[in-house]
Amino acid sequence: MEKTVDWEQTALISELNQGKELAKQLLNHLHPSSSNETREFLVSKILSCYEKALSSLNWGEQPKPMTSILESPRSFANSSPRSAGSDQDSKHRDVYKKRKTLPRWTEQVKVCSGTGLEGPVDDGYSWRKYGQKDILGANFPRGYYRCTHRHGQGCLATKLVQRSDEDPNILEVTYRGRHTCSQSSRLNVASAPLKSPRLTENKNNHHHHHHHAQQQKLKEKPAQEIGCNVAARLTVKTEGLEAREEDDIFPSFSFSLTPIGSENEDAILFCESMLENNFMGSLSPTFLSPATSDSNMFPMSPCHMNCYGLGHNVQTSDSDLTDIISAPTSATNSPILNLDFSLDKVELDPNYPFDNPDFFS
DNA sequence: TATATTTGACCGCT
DNA sequence: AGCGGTCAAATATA
Repeated sequence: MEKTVDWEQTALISELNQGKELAKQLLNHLHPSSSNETREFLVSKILSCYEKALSSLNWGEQPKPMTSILESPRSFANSSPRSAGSDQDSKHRDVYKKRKTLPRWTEQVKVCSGTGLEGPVDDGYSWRKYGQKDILGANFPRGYYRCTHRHGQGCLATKLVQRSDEDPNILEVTYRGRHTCSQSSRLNVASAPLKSPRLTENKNNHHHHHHHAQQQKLKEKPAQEIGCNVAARLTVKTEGLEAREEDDIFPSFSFSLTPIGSENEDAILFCESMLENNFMGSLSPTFLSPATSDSNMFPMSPCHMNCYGLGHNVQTSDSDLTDIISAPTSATNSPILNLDFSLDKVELDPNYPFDNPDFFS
């Protein structure tokens, strides 16, 4: 456990430094000749860095969930099949219990419609699909993804992607667990050339059963081939918080995202202002997300940012998350007030282009 | 050949 | 018992 804490501290410093460097880079891109995509990408990365840093700080203060969860998922601690001994069975049980406590939140990602949509894009992390299931009452199957570095780094982050019944253009992506592989993978994303789109969720459309005929139409082109540039809206709200009463301190709020393109100056100003005013303090931890939310903030590529109209609906739920929000000791958290502030700011002024998003995929 | 996806089976939880 | 989530062998892809 202590090791985990040390790691967190190192990660915190690393993230803060990275954020600082990125902010500098952003400054260099503020002149008109620089591309919007570049700026947006930088903004996204900066947000992600700070978000990560904040998460580290919070988790470190509260030695709870994540640290204990980080170990031994059933498949890599023991290579033998699950049918093994009772010792293992109990371990599996523990794993299930722990997983239950993993931070979890859902985003509703609206993909471009029009010519056929495509799936969500990469969120900066590499995911590997490990299952697909038809869910009772849902018209579309749910895809299960886990971090590619599950074995190599023991990263337990997973996500499930489900196409909305009402609007096939919306994908509900539920993240669970925090990326512990972040350092390397995220740095790669930041420094290396953007990878080509992976569209993993897209494949989610492959049907499992024939009655999912409509799904066929849903898979296809990479979004970047579609020149859509739509308004996006992000809604963050809490989900049924089963565990605790404190949960209701979670307010609901939403971000209205405007089309990328014309208001870049505003975007830059917004960004600068955020940086100057310690934007981490003004963004809701809920939004920034407690643990793994890096994924939310990471742009896959400028192109995607332009192409995806993100109808975002982030739903956080989970007691761990609540811990963070309600932590009285955290200097960075005065979540409620700050949250309201950001809320107003964003909601009342639709011109606040919080475009970034990479809200990925 | 290595890596990723598909898909039926399995498991724990409710 | 049934459901959601996961595993892992088979298969596909790079």
